[in-house]
Amino acid sequence: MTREQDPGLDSVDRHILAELQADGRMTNVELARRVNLSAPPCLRRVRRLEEAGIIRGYHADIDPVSLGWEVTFFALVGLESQKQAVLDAFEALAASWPEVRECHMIRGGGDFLLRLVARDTAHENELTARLTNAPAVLRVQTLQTIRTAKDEAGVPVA
Amino acid sequence: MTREQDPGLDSVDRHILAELQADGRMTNVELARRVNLSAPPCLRRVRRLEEAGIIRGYHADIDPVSLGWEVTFFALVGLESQKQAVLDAFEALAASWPEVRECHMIRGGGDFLLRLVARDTAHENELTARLTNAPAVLRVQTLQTIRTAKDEAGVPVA
DNA sequence: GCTGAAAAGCATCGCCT
DNA sequence: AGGCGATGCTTTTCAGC
Repeated sequence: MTREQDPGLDSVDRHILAELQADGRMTNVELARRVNLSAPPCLRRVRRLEEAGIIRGYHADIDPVSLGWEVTFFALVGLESQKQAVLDAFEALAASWPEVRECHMIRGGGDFLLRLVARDTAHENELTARLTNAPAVLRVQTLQTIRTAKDEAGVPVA
Repeated sequence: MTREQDPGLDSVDRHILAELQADGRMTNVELARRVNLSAPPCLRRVRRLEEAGIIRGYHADIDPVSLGWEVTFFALVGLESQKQAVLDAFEALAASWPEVRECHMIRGGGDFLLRLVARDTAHENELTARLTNAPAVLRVQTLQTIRTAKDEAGVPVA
């Protein structure tokens, strides 16, 4: 299902998206008030945005530390081959680990950028070692986050 | 406000967190049904999790391409100094750009990992050039995402 | 800390503009 | 397309266990 730049996104739709990106649990009545609409057309627009796949879902944003995930880090992983089967196998492996939260293939061939969480430094080391020893992995560079200056969910709705 | 591993997080709380992480717009009665509680105590638990800062918010997950953000990329930026003032200035600059969605300081000194969105490749090049020419920037390595195998909001709630 | 009832507020539908 | 009014749920509070 390809969508591309829907032209049918007017300024009210963008306003709705901005509000729901900022507070996804807002009631429809409150949302309608903010975008200067009455509740029924507002709800119809939200449903349309959901059905079009523009709104992909709603998620609570949970503090990792509260759940015992003290360390967040990135890993830049280089594979020894760019064969599709090798790339697919690495992706499948990475996706199967709950500690891997994101797995992005990087342009240039055979590299992946992962975002991971770990319970502590020992766990982080263990995960790094597991990555290093995974099939077809040539090198692993860990990028440990020590401070996050900005972490905005989503995209600018300008 | 430090919280660390709240011991006061029982299995029902974790179940609530997992459900709201998966669907942040679920009604409270549906949530209560899923965690085998009646609505009022379920709502009290949610409020407590919000007030404790364990639930930091709720966000609609919006498809970037639908809003015209065709390119998502990361940038690994190296600065020529590790002085606090230089780091702070770079962070403030990065945080002020709407296209910069995340800005993480990396352990090891003077490096930042950014996540950015761009309207197209030309815009990406322009952003990269702006980074390269920013004060104190020594080098910029762009990591362009060509495929995302996994992109889970948040953390494992195991 | 839970349950159950009750009041207020919300989502959602059909119809009208 | 947006608004209005009606209906059935949901949310939220408050007693009582």
